[in-house]
Amino acid sequence: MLKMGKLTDYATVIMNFLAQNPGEVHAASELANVVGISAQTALKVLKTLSKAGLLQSQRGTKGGYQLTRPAQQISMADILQAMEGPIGLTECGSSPGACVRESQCSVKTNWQRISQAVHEALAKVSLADMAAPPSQPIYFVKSAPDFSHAAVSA
Amino acid sequence: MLKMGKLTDYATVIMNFLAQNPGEVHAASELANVVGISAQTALKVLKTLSKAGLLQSQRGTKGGYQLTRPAQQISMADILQAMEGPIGLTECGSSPGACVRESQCSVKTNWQRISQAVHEALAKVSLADMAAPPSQPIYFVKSAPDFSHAAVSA
DNA sequence: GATATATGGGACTATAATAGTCCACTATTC
DNA sequence: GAATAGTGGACTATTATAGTCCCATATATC
Repeated sequence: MLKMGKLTDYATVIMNFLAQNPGEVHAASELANVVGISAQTALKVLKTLSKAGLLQSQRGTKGGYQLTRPAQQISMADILQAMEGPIGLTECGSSPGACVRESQCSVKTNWQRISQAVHEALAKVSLADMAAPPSQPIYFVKSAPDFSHAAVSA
Repeated sequence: MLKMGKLTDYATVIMNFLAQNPGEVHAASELANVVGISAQTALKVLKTLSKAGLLQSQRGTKGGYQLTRPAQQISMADILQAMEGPIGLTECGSSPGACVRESQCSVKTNWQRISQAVHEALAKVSLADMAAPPSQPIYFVKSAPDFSHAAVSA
């Protein structure tokens, strides 16, 4: 499935919510309600995003979180990377030395390039894009993309 | 890390090997040696690839596996999909109905489109491309891609 | 300045997904 | 018909993830 973790999923929803309420500070418990998870779990996500520099935190009463920069300047790649580390489909793609057969592996370089392509696809989409309804194709504009089959029943 | 499973990794190496020896039938035990895994595990991968229609199997003595079609006609997306099911970064992207909050989720459609973009990035690369040394950028040709930082030390 | 509120950092545990192994069966070649 | 090699399914071990808990620190209000 090539799926990301649940926590990353929560992170995107939280970030999306904060993007829609710019300048406001929201407590972890409130954000937990938005996503529908426990405050503890939300906190875990928020700490990670905060450490990565995507969120600014304020402690004490009336504390909470807000985006460090405008939603236009935060990409999905930023969020994914913050939550799951460097993007790479294979070990050798993101952490050199992890694979014993690295030197004799003919596909390594190509995997790195594919990972790079995936990274760029994610980097192209900003938080602001996510919050807004889709108006234009994200990708492959010149090859007349067909997203019709992506519109699964809600 | 957004990484694929180990078995998928094995699968790509096996497919790559078979692509470099077209028309030949190779036994599971031999392929296991190529990858450096046990015959049992190789068999598991091979069964999956065979079921998905990417490999043709031959039973009995002198049996083994070979590609069902030319390497040019097999994409990385095919292999990934065979091993891990439909490509989708989120649950809602690949299996509608999995998420309770699906109807009220503002980011769903965009995730589906991102997943689609990732899928297309993988679909663009064929087995033949993987086997060959990289000569041209996979992606983003019009924005002068820079893969120099992808060339990590070996 | 005491108290309530809220984040920071880390460790721990439960759960789920994955990887790896095993067994009985079927097909094919010599 | 004996040896070889794939098929299908189930089982187990391992690993990664998700979720929870504890104590420390910061800040606003009374």
